[in-house]
Amino acid sequence: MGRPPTLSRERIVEGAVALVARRGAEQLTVRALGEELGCDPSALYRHFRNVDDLHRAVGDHFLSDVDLTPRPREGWRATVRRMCVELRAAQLRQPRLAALVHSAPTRLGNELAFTEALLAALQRGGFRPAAAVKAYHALIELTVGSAAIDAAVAALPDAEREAEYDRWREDYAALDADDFPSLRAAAPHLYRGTADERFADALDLLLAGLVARRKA
Amino acid sequence: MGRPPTLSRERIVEGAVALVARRGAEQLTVRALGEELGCDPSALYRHFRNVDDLHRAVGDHFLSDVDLTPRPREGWRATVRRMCVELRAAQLRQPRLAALVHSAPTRLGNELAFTEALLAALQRGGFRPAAAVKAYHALIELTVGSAAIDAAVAALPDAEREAEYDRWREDYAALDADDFPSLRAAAPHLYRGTADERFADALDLLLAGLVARRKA
DNA sequence: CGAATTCGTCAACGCCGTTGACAAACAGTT
DNA sequence: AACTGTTTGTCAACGGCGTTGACGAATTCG
Repeated sequence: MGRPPTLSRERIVEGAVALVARRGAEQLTVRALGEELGCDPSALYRHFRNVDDLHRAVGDHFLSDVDLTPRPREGWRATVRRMCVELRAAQLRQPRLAALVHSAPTRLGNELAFTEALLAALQRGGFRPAAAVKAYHALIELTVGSAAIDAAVAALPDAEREAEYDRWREDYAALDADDFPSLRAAAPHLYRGTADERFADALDLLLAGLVARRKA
Repeated sequence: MGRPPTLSRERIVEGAVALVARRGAEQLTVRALGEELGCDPSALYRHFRNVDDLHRAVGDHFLSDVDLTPRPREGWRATVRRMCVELRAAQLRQPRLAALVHSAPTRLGNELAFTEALLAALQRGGFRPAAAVKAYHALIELTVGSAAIDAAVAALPDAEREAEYDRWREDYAALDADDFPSLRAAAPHLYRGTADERFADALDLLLAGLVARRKA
């Protein structure tokens, strides 16, 4: 009984997604969301404890983009790699939101499904539960951490981002060669290519380590 | 000429460090810092463009804790490992600050010194500049990312943090065994031990991958 | 001595998350 | 049909935040 609800958690999350898509994640405020939904901002507090609670729900919603269904001829390693790449992409899709989500597992639907799928792939790869969990933690720290780091620059338009990288390289290249010999030598290679490529490199290194360890 | 300054970037950063040490990083606001320094909050804007600029400076200051001097009998791998562990520890020392710093390299004094030392260690390990940079990016993404993830929980008192981990494990353990078989089996191992240990595990995996790749 | 410049102070703006009192809209009971 | 209780959105307000522009005090230069 009671007054019939015009809002719901689902409707609110949908509105938040639309808002993020249109105006960017940093514009996802209680007031803006109220306007988006055509209701008073304080109405949201009937459905969420606070903004953190809301952010977790929105973050979890974006996770639904990750494809968890195992592919036919895909080995465990390829599955793990693909899942991590997609997880990172999903997080980067709403950059500043990721920063709020990554601090603690949401333990909501999509995240649970992801975790289950990743652990299953690892166990398929021959890791026993304890080792699989270690691998899981390592993969998540790298993936989510990488997304957190790249979030800010990923939000920039392509041209601006490249300009930003150029600026960093210039700063490094302008250093005194006596004080910073290694850095000067490395300067032209720093921040080359896309952040996606850098992450993929790091992920492959970690996977190589996993395989090496598993055999030992 | 002009009115003699009572403030300076250094003095402000010192005040910020004291404030973070005493009241926690989330209390580092322009107003609180003004009170700490006994001046009007708006005075800070004579020395920093905005809070982001201030946060970067404070973040860089904390980096001075990292010991960069190479130890006598230390192999490159041990050096890299130790530097990454110390970098993460330094970032975790002021948790919420890390979240603001990690998005872009500050390219300030301490960070430059760190980068130089890490690249030097890698080159000592036989990595040529391009490969060393790849390794550097991978290590930084893992280390800084890990710090970003663990920052929120690291800020909690020990007892609360353990309670939080317990709560997560309970949530996972309470899942339906048919829908989440792997997760249920893994539940008792998840978030066991300290975040430091989990990071060290991940770092070792990455280093193992680096060594494996270097030989190939 | 004035002029120019630096820099801290003051008051204000607009934003944020959040709360408590209130009113509208329903269901169940009598 | 009237009363009661509950749910749910509205409204106004609070205290916090970063930031800005006008102002005055303190200094150096011509």
